[in-house]
Amino acid sequence: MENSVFKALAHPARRQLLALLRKGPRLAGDLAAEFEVSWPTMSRHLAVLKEAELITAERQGNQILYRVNTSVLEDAATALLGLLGRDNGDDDLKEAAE
Amino acid sequence: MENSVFKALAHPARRQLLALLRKGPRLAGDLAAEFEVSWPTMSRHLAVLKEAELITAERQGNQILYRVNTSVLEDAATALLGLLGRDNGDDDLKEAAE
DNA sequence: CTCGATATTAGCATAATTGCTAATTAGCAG
DNA sequence: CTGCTAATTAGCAATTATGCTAATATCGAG
Repeated sequence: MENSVFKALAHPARRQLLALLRKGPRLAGDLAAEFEVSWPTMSRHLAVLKEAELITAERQGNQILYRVNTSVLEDAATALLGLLGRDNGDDDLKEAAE
Repeated sequence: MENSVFKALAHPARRQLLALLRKGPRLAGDLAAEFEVSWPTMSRHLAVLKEAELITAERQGNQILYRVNTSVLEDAATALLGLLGRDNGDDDLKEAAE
């Protein structure tokens, strides 16, 4: 659902998490090490992002690899642009918004 | 702050409010009439949006006219696109963000 | 000033979020 | 199997968000 996406984006730590993952997939422990919060707290933030399908998880033996789900993030950005009356595309002025 | 913007966007009623305002400025009572929530509840949602500077308020005699603050909404959308690695600029991975 | 309409603020109850420590699961090595 | 590491889940306390009704402000008209 779209609502869970925006709710997931509401927390700064989770946006920061996405910013890190943007540069490439990373292990959960690796991510936790970058933040000051405790491991379980990080785990929960990851769970919220996963719930919103903003990220995906993949087991790699003992550890878990996370990566961004680009399309969902794109959809969110597009939704915001839609609130503006524009679209993700370029310049099109066919907005008969009345 | 950017955080308050995403927090404001986290509630579906507030996004819906923005969607209505996108089509043009509207009076508070006009907006309240469109929703099922009580008037004070609507007022609070408007206050949250105003706090995040996503909307502006202007007195018109007895009533209050609200309108979208386009630039702040644009900034939020841009921030999301930035999380994708492709914003208005181009793609580069040499972010020395460490 | 008083009245009626418009809108916000106060106060309260309920639900959701956040973040911690402790306990638990999952996988690998021996 | 036992031990070890990686990660999540359980349980708890504190904070914040949501939404209601009642009280309050603000404005225009009489």
